[in-house]
Amino acid sequence: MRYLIQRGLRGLVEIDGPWENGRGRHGVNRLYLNPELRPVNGETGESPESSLEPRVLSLDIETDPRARRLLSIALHGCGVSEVLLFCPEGYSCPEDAQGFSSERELLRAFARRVRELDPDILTGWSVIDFDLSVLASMAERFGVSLELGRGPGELRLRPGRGPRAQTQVSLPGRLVLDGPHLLRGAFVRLERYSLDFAAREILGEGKVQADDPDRVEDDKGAEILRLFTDDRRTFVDYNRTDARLALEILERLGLIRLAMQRSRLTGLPMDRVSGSIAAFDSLYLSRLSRRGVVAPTVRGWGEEMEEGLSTGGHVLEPLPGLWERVLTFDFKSLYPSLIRTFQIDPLGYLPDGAGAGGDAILAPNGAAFRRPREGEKSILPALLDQLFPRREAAQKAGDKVADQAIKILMNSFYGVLGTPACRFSNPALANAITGFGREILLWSKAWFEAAGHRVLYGDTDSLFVLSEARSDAEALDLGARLAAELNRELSRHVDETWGVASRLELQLERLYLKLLLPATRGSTASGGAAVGARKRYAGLVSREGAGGEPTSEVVFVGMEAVRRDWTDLARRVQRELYDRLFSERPVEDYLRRTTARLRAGELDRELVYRKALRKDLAAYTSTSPPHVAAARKASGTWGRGRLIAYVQTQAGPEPAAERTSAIDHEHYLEKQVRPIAEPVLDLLGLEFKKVVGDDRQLDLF
DNA sequence: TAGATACGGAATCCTTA
DNA sequence: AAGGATTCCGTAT
Repeated sequence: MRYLIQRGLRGLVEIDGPWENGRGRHGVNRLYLNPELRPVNGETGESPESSLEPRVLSLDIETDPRARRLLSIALHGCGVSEVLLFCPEGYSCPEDAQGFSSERELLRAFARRVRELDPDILTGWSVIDFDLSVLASMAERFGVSLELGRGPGELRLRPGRGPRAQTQVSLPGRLVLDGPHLLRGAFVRLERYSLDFAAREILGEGKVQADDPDRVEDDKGAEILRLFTDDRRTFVDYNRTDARLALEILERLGLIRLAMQRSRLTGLPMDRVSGSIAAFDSLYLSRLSRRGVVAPTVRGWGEEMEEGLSTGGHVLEPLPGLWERVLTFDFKSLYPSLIRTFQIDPLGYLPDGAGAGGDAILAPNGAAFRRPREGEKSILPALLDQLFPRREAAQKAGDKVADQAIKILMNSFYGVLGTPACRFSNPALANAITGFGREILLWSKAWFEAAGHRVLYGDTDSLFVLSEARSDAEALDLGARLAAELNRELSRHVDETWGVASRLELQLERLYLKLLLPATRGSTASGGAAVGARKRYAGLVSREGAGGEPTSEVVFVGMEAVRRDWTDLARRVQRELYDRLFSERPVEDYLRRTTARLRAGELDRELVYRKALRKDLAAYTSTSPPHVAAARKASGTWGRGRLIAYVQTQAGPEPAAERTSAIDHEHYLEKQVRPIAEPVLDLLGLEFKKVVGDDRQLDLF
């Protein structure tokens, strides 16, 4: 890595020098000895041609439930879609599969087939932690050498170290990219990362029946074994489909191209592009060495403990209530813009403060930064000066992949400066960024207010402004004018106060036809003035309908409807209630009916809680929250990160798939329906008890 | 083979009476 | 028994 960094080699290289014919041994055609290597193009790996298409092969294996017996291997990609099937004596082999009479033979054929198809990238769903891990241990057990690479050497797996603990795989001449890992690395957020769920969400295709996904997922192992013996045609289809779905998900989202783009941007190998610290190192160190400066080593987690206490984004106190025609504005890439504007940089940081240079740029937290001179900008701002225009060019050219790659990279800079795991981290720098952010947000809020507009809410880089316009068009027009005016005024303010050119840009984000800023749950009950809840709101926005005609849609942010730890019931009811609230349709009958159906057991399928265990089950020593109690009653092992699906019964929380007691319907009415309904009923001047017809029951006590 | 802090809300734990 | 404190999870930015 240091060799590449020092020479600015990122992702693609030009090779020059004498070569010999490698004779195709291990797939090698040319053998260079000590060639000259050059960056392909531009400082940041820019390259006009983007036609490189890697050969990608998706693989999926089927085993018995304990992963001791190998049943089949599906390969999809590189122009094929085939299934290698274990066909012991007495078992038939469907004509669209290739049968092998022993698992050993099947393994050998698999290795041969991978070498023949010669992919650049191997992929699959949990392909490292499951498929390749299982195959490696089987190969050892059967005494088969698993040579899948382009060079000599077997597949090697090492347990990952550190908190991520992802298994590390190395395969000479090929990359292994795991599907879910690519999804998370690209910040694609799903409620669950199972193949079936992801395929349904992303491709609209999947095997799972919508009504009982957990049961199907839990029983998958037994079902596979049944199909292997009883219905081998379906079995082969399943296996082939899974390999295909994994690849199609990545293709649909362009995740392989994204990893390639990020690799070319940062110089990291494609299987490491999600490492923010490594990316920062790669880009920063090469520029540092060009200035003849030696980088510090990493200090590690321990030594910074007391020093810390960093502050983050500033959140404004919301004005709770139901509002009409609210404009939202946000600063485009706020933190990168601040770094660029105020020259925030590890090398440009002046530890002795302004006294040292005299005309340093002074941040709100007291940190001072070197003022740029002719031809001598600080490293990080100069890097962003390249990235911003490149991103705009990508947007103009419709290159979404490059756009996203640059965005992810730019957004990672603030984070790495705030973690002691990065050698360049410094709380003074992180606090300079957030301090400037707070300053700019509050200045902008004051500007809107001075212009006669009410600011209802704001978070870090956004402001919610009441338009008081009489039509939507008028509101949007006002928003555009306000944004332009603020940007002009802000530039002047930044120049006058700090003597630098503003790179900040406020943009009109959207118009909420209606916006609900809810109160915190505690504040309405106590009778005093309601306190607005931060990071939670719901709004009605206008959307282009299918036929081009405008329709409206309710958007939820931070509320129960977008949280996976609330039941489907609560989330569905919240969507329905706000739909009715915003379109001024009544809610009482709907709530009454829902309550009756809940009590009658008609909604039992929607009562499953899903929550992750963020620690190993045994590590919960101080408390036993419901999801932990449920996991303790479940069979199987419960490691860190696994989701538990449970329901509340008369006997407490129980795993949804292994429930033994009756469902506690009153629990769901009180804990899922009521807290969802109450904020809406409050606005309408209604009471939950009366609406659902329960007020008489209280008289009994 | 380690980006960050701010926040809400539910449930349980713990202190105090 | 009451209620504040703590733990936990998932989210916003």
